[in-house]
Amino acid sequence: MADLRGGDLSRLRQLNSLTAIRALRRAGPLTLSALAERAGLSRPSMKEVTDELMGLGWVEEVPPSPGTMGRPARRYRFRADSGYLVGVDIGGHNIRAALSDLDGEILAETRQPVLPDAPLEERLAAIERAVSGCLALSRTTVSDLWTVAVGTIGVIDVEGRVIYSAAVPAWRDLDLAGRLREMFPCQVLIENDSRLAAMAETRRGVAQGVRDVVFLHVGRRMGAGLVIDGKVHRGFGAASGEISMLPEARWFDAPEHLNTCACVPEGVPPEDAAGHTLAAARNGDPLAVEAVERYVDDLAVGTAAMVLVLDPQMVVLGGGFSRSADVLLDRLRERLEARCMRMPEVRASTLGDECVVVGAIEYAVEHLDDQLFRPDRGPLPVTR
Amino acid sequence: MADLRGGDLSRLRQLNSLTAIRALRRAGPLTLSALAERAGLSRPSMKEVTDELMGLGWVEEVPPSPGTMGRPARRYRFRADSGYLVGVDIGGHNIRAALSDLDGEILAETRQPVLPDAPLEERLAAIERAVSGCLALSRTTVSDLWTVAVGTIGVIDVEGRVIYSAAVPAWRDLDLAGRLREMFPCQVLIENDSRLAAMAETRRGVAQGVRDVVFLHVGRRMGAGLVIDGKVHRGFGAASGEISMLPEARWFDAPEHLNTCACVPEGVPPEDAAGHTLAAARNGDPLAVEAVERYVDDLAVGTAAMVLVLDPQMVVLGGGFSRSADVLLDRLRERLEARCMRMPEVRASTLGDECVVVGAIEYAVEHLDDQLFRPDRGPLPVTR
DNA sequence: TCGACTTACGAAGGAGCGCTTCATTAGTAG
DNA sequence: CTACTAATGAAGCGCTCCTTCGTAAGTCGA
Repeated sequence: MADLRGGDLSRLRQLNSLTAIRALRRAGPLTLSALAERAGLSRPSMKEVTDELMGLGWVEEVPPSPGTMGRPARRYRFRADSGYLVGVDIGGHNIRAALSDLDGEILAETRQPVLPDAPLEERLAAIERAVSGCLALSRTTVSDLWTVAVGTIGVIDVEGRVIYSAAVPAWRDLDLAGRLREMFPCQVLIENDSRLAAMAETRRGVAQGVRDVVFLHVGRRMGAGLVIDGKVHRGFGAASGEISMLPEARWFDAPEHLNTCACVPEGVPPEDAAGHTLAAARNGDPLAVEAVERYVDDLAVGTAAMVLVLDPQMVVLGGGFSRSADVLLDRLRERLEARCMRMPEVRASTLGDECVVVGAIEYAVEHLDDQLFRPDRGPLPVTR
Repeated sequence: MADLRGGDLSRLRQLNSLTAIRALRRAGPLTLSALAERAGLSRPSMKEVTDELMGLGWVEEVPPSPGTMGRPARRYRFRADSGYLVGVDIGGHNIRAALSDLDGEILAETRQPVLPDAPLEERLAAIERAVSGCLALSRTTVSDLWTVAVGTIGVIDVEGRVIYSAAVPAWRDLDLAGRLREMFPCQVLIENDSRLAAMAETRRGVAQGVRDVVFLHVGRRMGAGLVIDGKVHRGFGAASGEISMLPEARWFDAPEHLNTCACVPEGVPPEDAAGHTLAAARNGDPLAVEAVERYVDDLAVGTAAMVLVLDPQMVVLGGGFSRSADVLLDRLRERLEARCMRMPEVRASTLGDECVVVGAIEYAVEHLDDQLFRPDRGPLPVTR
């Protein structure tokens, strides 16, 4: 439950230091007075706090803002550049990476194409290239990294081992965390990509401020990620959101309706078929429209199951097919309305392809916060 | 997200007071030294804390335990009797009530039978009788009550209004919270009964210490309650767990297999038919066994949906039919195994009919804790 | 250019809280 | 009755935050 430790005076100071850091991270550079007011402390006390934080390297002074009345106030800012975070999206066809500062501000992004059936080592090499690219772009080195957060398809257990991956054969049974830890001498976090995408939408996307979200990954494969009470929900064995495994939920084969539509011309490679069908449906092709209807029919069953179980505030449609949200959204709403007890909002992702990378960065930021703001840690660590 | 308030010296004291109360609630009477050690404070400091708490009426001294070496130590205990909590289970056929002290220790219980189609006022009168009975048994008065927590069938919105209730027609559209607040001059909480049952199992039943639990109410009606990350999950519109609304989940009509079994003799009232079938299956009646198999087949589909969505550590089987858990459990496990990605533990409820009442009490206790231990409250209130 | 005004800074003094230390007290064991 | 044990209570210290007040560094208007 909660901790049973009482507090020392130093604990109080620590609390106030953390409050100051939080306020600075949230509101950018602040004067001492503003900071003190936000934190509910007196100015002299806050001065001591900031002095200490500056000594530790967490905070630094910036030039006062000119043009104000009265004596210019000192301003302080959180040193978000005292460390860097990397988010990686390991997809079937692309490996994306982004590098951010400690506030999650993205400073560089790269993409490495990779074949779905590429052997393991090639895939790992591509990850390294993607991250190196980010480091080069932002003129940082691997030793500046505090955390690398990775989102990947498949089910990953608590220790970072891949348990199941339908899309990427080479991934199976891999000790992904172990391999990445060899590659990067810092904290390595691994999470399912749909869950990270869900997180991204609640922090920077269409679901900002929403506490309970179901994220649907609609694309050539189906997936779901849950945010419950503002936190990513993994499940006891890190296998939450795998509703597509249930035949009755009709998710697993749903994309086939789009892939096998008669409206797709000869010679179109199979991986582009669904896109063709969706485009044709937008233009009113009756065959395509019918295929889309069947697809959404199936999609709605599994989605309704999740909505009925969780009663989320919002359902977010993401993944490759969400580019055709205009074709899908209203139909999905209609089908869900018939099945749900309380209809949630249904929206399309606003982050698109960036979803997972952004989610990985947010995940790393959150992890850092948890480390920082855990009540049971000792004195605040010195940066570097 | 989190609060941005810094702390005062008094805040520290408050923190330590709460820590002391917590420790005393958890571990019963404690000496000053023991208390200080648990809380990580020095003895003199803890002395001041307890002095203050005694002044406020939260804590009292008890006689020292004899037979110890050295000077006898003063002992303190949390005054769990400075207020009382009531939990009510409003079922179709019975209204149960229990009265507990602030630690959730149950001091009195009553039961009032009521007909499922009884008019509204009669039902409300039965609630009042059930609670009055508890008060009389424990020699307390309604003014000693701090909280009344109620569990009821149906979907109840955030304001305590009944939105949907298949089993109790008179319940529909009722402002239950309003009516109960007229009845009891204290805090009134309302929650769905399956959710309270789920909570009860995680606190005092078979799922103690488990953070993610799916509770199945199996009986003449089907229901589910979720505990996620140790907390009851209501959902945005308080409609979580309503998977039985989805035809594909095959829950809604599942009990019919048991009700309409040819093994049930003529003249058995319809509400006892399922019980007969389950008993016959236990004795090996092939018709009954077949009915049970079909029942569990259906039950497993909706259950698998919840398990795949949430990946809980445990599934608890409760409700009326769980008395026949021996007949159901292994079959359910077998069917689930085939459908789930990661198989959760599947157990029978250990609290039986008490489930909801106990859950209501636990809910009231938890609510009290939240009030007490919220970081943003002023000085600790004086009891009475 | 100078004085009035505004806002922030910095030092001083005070109160609250928790810590350590130590002589004292109230029991048990032999 | 004495030795031992463990808790008590009082005294003194250090840390953190508070309030107060004189001083400093800007802008604004004459």
